[in-house]
This record gives sequence, C-alpha cells and structure tokens, in this order.
Amino acid sequence: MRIPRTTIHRLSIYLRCLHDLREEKSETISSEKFASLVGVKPTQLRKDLAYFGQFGTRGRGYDVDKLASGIVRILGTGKIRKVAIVGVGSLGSALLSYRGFSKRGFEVAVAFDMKAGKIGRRSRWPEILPATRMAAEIKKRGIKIAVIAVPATAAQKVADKLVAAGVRAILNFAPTRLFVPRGVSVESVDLAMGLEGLAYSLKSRGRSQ
Amino acid sequence: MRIPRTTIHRLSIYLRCLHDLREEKSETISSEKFASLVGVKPTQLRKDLAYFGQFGTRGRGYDVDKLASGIVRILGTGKIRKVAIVGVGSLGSALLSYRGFSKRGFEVAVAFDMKAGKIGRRSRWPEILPATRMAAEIKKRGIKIAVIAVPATAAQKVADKLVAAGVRAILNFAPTRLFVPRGVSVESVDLAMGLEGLAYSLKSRGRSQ
DNA sequence: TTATAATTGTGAAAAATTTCACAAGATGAG
DNA sequence: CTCATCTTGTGAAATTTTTCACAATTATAA
Repeated sequence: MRIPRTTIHRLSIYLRCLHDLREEKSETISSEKFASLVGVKPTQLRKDLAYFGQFGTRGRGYDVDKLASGIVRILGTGKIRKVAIVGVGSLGSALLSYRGFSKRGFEVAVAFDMKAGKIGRRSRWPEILPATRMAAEIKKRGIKIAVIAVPATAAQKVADKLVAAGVRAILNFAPTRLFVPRGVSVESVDLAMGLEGLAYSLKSRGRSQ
Repeated sequence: MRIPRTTIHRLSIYLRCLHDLREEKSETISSEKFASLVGVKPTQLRKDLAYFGQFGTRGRGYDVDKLASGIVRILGTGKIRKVAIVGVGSLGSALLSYRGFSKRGFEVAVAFDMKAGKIGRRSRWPEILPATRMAAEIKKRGIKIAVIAVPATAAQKVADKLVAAGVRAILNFAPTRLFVPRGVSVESVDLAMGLEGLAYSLKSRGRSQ
C-alpha cells in the first residue's frame, strides 16, 4: 500500500506535538483534542495512523508515550542517525548549532567546507573538515544522510560526490533541483518559497481564502 | 475558483527555473522541456498555469520572459515587499544575510532581537533593533510580512505582537504551531521535518518507493 | 495556399486524498 | 450484569488533484 507523502509530513508534526504533550502532564489524549491541537481533522489523524496499524484504545484515546514511540518507529528515528552538513556559510553554521536536530534523533557528526578559514574554527564538535576529505570521511563513518547548504551553483556537484560516497538521503537548502540516481531521496527546502506563498496569500486575500 | 496550495508552491519552483533559463540563452521553451527541467509532468505545468489564464503560444511554447513576469504577477512579488525578521540567533543571522530573498523580490528591512548584544552589531543594513521597538517600527514602516526565528517557547507571543502591529503574513521557523486570527497567513518551515521524511524514505526503501 | 508538424489549453477521466458515518470495542455507573 | 457513553478504526462517499486525450491554434515548408 502506497502511503501519501503528506501523511509522512503530518506524522512529523504529530510527533513534535506529542513531545510537547509529554513535557506537560498528559498521559492519554483523544484524536479529537489531539487533532485540534495540531490543526487537522480528527479523522485525518486517525486515517494517517491507520496506515501503520492500531495505536489507540477505543473509548479512551491514545497513550501519549506509546503513540510517540509508535511514530518514531514508523519514521525510523529511533536509533540516532548521523548527518553530515556540507557548506558552513551562514546557513550551514546555523544548522550546525541548531538544537532541533538532536532533539529529533539526528546527530550532526561532521561538516565540510571549501574555505580553510572555516575549518576547525568551531572549538570541538562537530568537526569542520576540508571538502577534499568529504568522500573519505563519509565512507569511513558510514553516513547515509547529508545536508547541502552550499550555493546553488555548487549543489549538484556536491550531491554527486555525496551519492558516490554512499549517501542515500539529501536535505537540500540550495535553491536548485538536484538530480540523483534512483534509490536516493532528496527533500528540498527553499527558504524564499515560503515568502512567495505568503505574498500570494496577501495579494489574493478576500477572494479564495 | 479555488487554487490548490501545491499549485502555488510549484509556481515558485517554475519561477526559480525560469530565472535560470533567462540567465542562459533561452527565449522560448515548450511545456515538455520545461516540465522535465523542473521535474513535473507537462500537463501539470499547463494546468497550473491555466488557473490564471493563457501564457503560451500554441505551436511555439512559452516565452521565458513573459512567463516569468506572468508568474511574478500571480504571486504578487512584482513590487519589492518589505520583510521583518524577529530573532537574530544563528538562524536569524543566516536569514539576514541570505541573498535569495532579495533575488525573489523581498527586502529584509529590519530585524529585532531581545538581547542587546546583537543590536547594532551588524554594521549598517538591515538594522537590528531591540524587540521593545518592534510594534512601533513595524507600524511605522507598514511591514506586512515577518519571519519568526525565535525559540518555540517565544514564538506565539511574538506572533501575537506582530499581528497586533499589522503583520498579515508570517514565515515561521519555530517548531511549533502558531495560532493567528483569520485573515493572517502562516507558512511554517520545520528544519527537522525534512530529515524525518528522509529517515522514513531510508527505512522504507525497496517497498513502497 | 495548403499541408504538416508542433504545442498549448481544456473538458473529461482517473487517481489520490480527505471526510463521513457508523460498527466495534472499551469504560464506568448503577 | 446491563446500559449509556466515549472513542477508535475503517469501508464507502465526497472532494481534490493529477493525468489523459484531443480540439484549437500557431509556425513552417513546399
């Protein structure tokens, strides 16, 4: 059975929300309350989960802890996954120090940059290595996920090298399409796209929405 | 007629690609070539555009310049829109120096932060002002779009203040849901969500995909 | 001018996704 | 135990989005 991409994205949102719920007091929550919290319809929440099995108890709702670990198991973020960041410009630096990754099961294990100036600047962790060592280090560490934060003009070459070194999933922040072989996944985040969507909403307020 | 959100997102991608095409040589392009370039089906491209009118010439294709300005008109990014950034941590700093915004018709006019240390550090442009002046400055400058790059715990309060000050569209980088009044748009970017989607792809390789 | 080839725009069909409606299971009170 | 209440899981319906198929329009060459 094919699972919609949007379902996977919503699963992330559910998980984030469950984390918050856990930090409060809640032990169980109904699909109705939970859905209103994350901003979807209760039936959608239930259908999303139904793709993967049964997670709740009729008449009672969902156990917050159990559901959270269920979603973690679905997404496959249970055991910590190592991530490499390529490009330590301002965005790359921001991602290096972003605490959100480790909270969600990812460890930024190493970063690479062309410019020698950046290398080793950051005191200890994660290491910033010269781009020349990229392929070797990624192979050595068995890294399967990489983040591209280099200029658009360099992104495709970086992607090619990453894939050759064994990377199977790429989070791309460069505003360009990446061509990768079958079997390699790419998720792209275009920072300006969000603004363009907002500009459209502003312009067409009162009509469609 | 209701226009799908995904259509608007794709329009952004089309526009980005048209920019690249323009920087090369291409004067016209067929929906077939264009679609394969951006990674969609030709019919989807044509249907997306059809929501907004006619942009091509039968037997010839699309004029790159005309189509680009057509999409710009649709999105409403023709005249430069001023944007405020709230939160000058590492992510906020990265966004401040991100050239992609101005390329796409947005001007980061001002930034705000709580910590005095950040304020005025950056030599001239854009100004970094204390958060206390946020409401007043946003009103004064007539800013309608803001970017939230503060910790999740502070995001809702910031959003409330922004809306009270007249902001009508928010690009939210805090990993939390924002509640805003009707008539205000929010687009959220959760940096870790992309990685979770990738983790899922890695785990379920060979089955569904 | 006429025929041929190219390519858009679009109504209709197909596919995918969301929502509904309710049976099935669980809980708690009497 | 029985009844009333709550809430999930799910087949079916409704809606949305994508894809198809082709008529309509333009360009080009003979």
